[in-house]
Amino acid sequence: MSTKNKILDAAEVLFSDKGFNGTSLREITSQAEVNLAAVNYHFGSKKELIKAVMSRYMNELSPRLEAALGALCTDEAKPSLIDVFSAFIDPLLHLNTFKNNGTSIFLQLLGRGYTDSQGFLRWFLTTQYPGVFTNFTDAVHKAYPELSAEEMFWRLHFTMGTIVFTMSSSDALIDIALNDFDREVDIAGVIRQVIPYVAAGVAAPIVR
Amino acid sequence: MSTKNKILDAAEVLFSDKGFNGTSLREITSQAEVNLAAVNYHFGSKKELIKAVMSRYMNELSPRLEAALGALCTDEAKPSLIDVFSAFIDPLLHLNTFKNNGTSIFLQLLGRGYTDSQGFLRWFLTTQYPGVFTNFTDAVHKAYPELSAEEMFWRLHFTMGTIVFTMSSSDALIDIALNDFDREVDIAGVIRQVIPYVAAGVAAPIVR
DNA sequence: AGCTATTTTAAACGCTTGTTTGAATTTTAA
DNA sequence: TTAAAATTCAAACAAGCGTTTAAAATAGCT
Repeated sequence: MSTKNKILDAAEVLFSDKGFNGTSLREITSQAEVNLAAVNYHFGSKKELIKAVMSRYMNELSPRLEAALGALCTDEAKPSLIDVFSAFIDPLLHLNTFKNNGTSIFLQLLGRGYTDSQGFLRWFLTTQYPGVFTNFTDAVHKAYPELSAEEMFWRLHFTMGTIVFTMSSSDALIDIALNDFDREVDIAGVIRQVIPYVAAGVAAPIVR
Repeated sequence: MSTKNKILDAAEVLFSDKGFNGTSLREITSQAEVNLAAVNYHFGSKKELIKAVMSRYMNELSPRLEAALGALCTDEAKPSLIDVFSAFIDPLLHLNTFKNNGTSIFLQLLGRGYTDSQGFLRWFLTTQYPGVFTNFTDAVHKAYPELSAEEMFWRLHFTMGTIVFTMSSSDALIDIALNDFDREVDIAGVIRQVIPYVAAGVAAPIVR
């Protein structure tokens, strides 16, 4: 295993757990059992390491996600919003085969990145992976054409918030669910629960 | 204006903007134009300052919120979920008269606290202000009794996520809305948009 | 006014942060 | 085998952090 990958593996777990600001390079390098200076040698800076961690997942996710959403757009049949959001399931769960707990780690990283570091990650994702976003909004528009661009903007950001926030605190929530309801829940279970919620939210009647 | 309040006023704005971890005591005290040591003199520690900032808002908000939600529970009429979530509007907007931009600042603080500092704020709120939570779940249960405790747990946390996440990035979102749609949106406008969304989400058909 | 208690102040503390350095080591290739 | 390139390493760097200290200033009270 290369030093670079040892760093990435340690970093993504710590980042997802304690946030980007909350994780020091010393924690990462001692967890990875490499020298402290290795981060700056291989990545240049902490910020570039964060980008590298996110890119490793996004490069795995974005083509599958883009394809799944694109298929909904090119189909002649009109998809339901449940269809649109369900298109996320397979690409997201595929991250589990790519890496242990990959889905959970990635979604938590996404949550961290959106609240840490003042919108830097939002910029990074929208500029580096624009295809995912356009395919997504196109699919939603096809499923619910009455929704104006502005209303869609808000509802998609509400949805993003639901997902990202839930996932960034999913470990705590899964623990509570286990204690209070004796129910073993995994990340796939949470995804199954959240899809009807966000689909109904986006499909809510328009208020004017 | 007392030193204590000068610190609280400066702290809440900086905290809401850059998070708790992301704001240093030196930024706060220089913004407040008081001596650095004043924070530790008046509040004891940074953590206690955070609690004080949140308490100032919660003490203003929680009695009104508890009353509004309690009224829904004691009414003989069955409330709709829109009613339940609309009960938040007046108490939240009242924070604007209590402090300039109070609503927005408070909701952003809430968002920061939920993702910063590993669940400390969640503990603080649920233990210090339990009445709000029980009245809220009671009202939701009355509006949608078919929802099991476990489903309600998840959907309420999804809702919390929607609100908290949206508000913690509301400044950025409001900017985008202004640029892309030439639409002036304020925090009340965002609240108006989000209520149908979360109400529909919680009311989503049950999947089993 | 004079004494006490409260508050403010500048300076320093010990610690952690991301980053840099230059020498030692390992790897690569001829 | 040897020289060059790439990597690792311990050590130090400057800067920022929350907190503490002890003296100076202010306020409140008799």
